[in-house]
Amino acid sequence: MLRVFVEVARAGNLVSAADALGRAPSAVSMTLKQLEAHLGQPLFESERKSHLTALGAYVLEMANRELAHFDRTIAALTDFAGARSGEVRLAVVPSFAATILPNLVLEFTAASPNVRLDIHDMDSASIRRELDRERIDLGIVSDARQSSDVRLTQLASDRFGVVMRSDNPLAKRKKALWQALADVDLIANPLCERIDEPRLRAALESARLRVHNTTTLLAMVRAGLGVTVLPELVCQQADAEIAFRALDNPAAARRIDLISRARDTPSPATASFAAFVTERLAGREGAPSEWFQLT
Amino acid sequence: MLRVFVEVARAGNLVSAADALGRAPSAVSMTLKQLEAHLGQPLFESERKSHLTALGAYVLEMANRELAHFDRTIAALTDFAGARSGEVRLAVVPSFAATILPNLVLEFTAASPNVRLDIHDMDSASIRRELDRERIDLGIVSDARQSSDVRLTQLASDRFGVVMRSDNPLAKRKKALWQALADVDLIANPLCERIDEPRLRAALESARLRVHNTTTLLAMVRAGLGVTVLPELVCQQADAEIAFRALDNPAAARRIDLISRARDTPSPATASFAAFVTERLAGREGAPSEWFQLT
DNA sequence: ACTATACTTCAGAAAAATTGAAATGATAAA
DNA sequence: TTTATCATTTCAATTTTTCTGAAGTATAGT
Repeated sequence: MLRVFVEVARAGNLVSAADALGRAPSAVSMTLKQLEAHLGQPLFESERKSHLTALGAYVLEMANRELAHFDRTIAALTDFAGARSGEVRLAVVPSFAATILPNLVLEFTAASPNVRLDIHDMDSASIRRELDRERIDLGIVSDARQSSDVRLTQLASDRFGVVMRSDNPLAKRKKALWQALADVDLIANPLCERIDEPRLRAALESARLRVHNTTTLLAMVRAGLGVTVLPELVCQQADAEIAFRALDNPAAARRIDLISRARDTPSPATASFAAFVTERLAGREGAPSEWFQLT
Repeated sequence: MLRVFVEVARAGNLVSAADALGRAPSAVSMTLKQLEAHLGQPLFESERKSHLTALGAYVLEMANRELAHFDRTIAALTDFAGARSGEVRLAVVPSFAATILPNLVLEFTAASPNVRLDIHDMDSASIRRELDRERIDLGIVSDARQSSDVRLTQLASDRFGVVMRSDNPLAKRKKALWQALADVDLIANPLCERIDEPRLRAALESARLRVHNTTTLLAMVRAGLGVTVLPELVCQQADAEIAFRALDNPAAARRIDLISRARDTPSPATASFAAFVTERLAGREGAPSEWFQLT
């Protein structure tokens, strides 16, 4: 009703207003009559629909405001629903956050400029906790455990390999890397200790150094204190002085998973980001060295 | 649609929401489904309509705001149309403004507390000018000329009479007041000069004093410098020291008229005030001494 | 697994909006 | 002034939308 009135007031006559509204003049006339009946007063001075009454002027002003407000609300609603706006709270393990995430974010924000991404980086356990507490919407973790509380999608598998200084003889060796671990100074770290391989276990037993922080660990390697075993992604952060040789036969890898709360439906923006990340990364597990070279 | 959704979200289930909305549950279900189809996303977690999705929570918040805004707009519109709000710009001749108007305004504002009255007092010519310039909506003037530009309603007729000090012998005289004017010191004033009566004209010819301002004029009379001829209303402002005796045979009176622009429809508030004033005063022209004693 | 409750679906019914034709009314030209 | 033209309204019929009641399906609690 208000829309019809506003258009008639704008057009100054009923016929062109009806045309603009895509209705027959009689429909517009009746709607207008109805609005006047509701208000109990005429909106126009004469039958020819130029010249508003005082009431008409007032209603026009209010209706314009109201329609603008309404349209803005509906736009906000459909934007949110269409994941064109909203907020995604995301927590990511540092290795992923430093290597693959930036390009993903770049691409996503270009496509969805009104979606806010709130990114934290923390270890997998913290991410899981924050997810449960509903402080984040989405997590990217390594080796998440299946649970009824989380929805889980594998994004990639991240090969373990030997990490050494470039000038280390091992760097040229192609085969029997597992065996070689027995003959080097191995620096232990929490990430590699989850690998269930006897030769690595044995080597770790005799390791004299154990370092938690990745940056420190790589510094140790760079200083020539020994070699270590890490996922490829973690090494990506290092410079050319550091060499990585993937362990094979058997191959060892950790999974990188996207997790969200299974209980509730994610917001459209969250679902959209999750779908984007999954589509970009899933199904490339065998080739990590490919998928982290995102354009 | 939004109203239906908000009610379901509030009620937490579809059946009681349908009850509150006065619809069958199936109608509510379909409307809700329709809204979800528009948004392309579900609004509730499960089929049982408690627990909103992230989208649902967002829509609820926006819809609540929107509906409140809309309802306020409609209320403002109907209030304005029903003359329960709005503004009336009113200009009134001083004598009326000082005597009758206050009680009228008191009563009107009690009944319509949200109508703003913007009252100016000025002489009839200025009122007419301000009305033409659309700076006022309504005027109360004396002896307005009929014109196609103004709508005119006579509110009252204001008898002319002789104004003198209470101790003046004329104050006791009941008859032949016209003749008596020849034997007194008459102070001329613009108001009485419009009366077309030979005896008054003659008396005015020989008047030695002519005073424009009413307050000054009455001060002169109070000081005993003479008597004058004024409309009864003007005298009302004076104290007990001043006596008024209406002139009779022939009676002389000025009209008090309510005027508005004939061209445009007044705002509902203006129409309402005009109707109120007219109803309160019109049809009492013969008895001014009654009608200005409003309760 | 059962039962009660809540919701959905469906087809028909009711209500509302829309249309086109004809009538009315107002403005401008003759 | 009359006439002509154009805009608007009215009316009945039609289309579209919304609503209802019955039957069906799913869910939560027992």
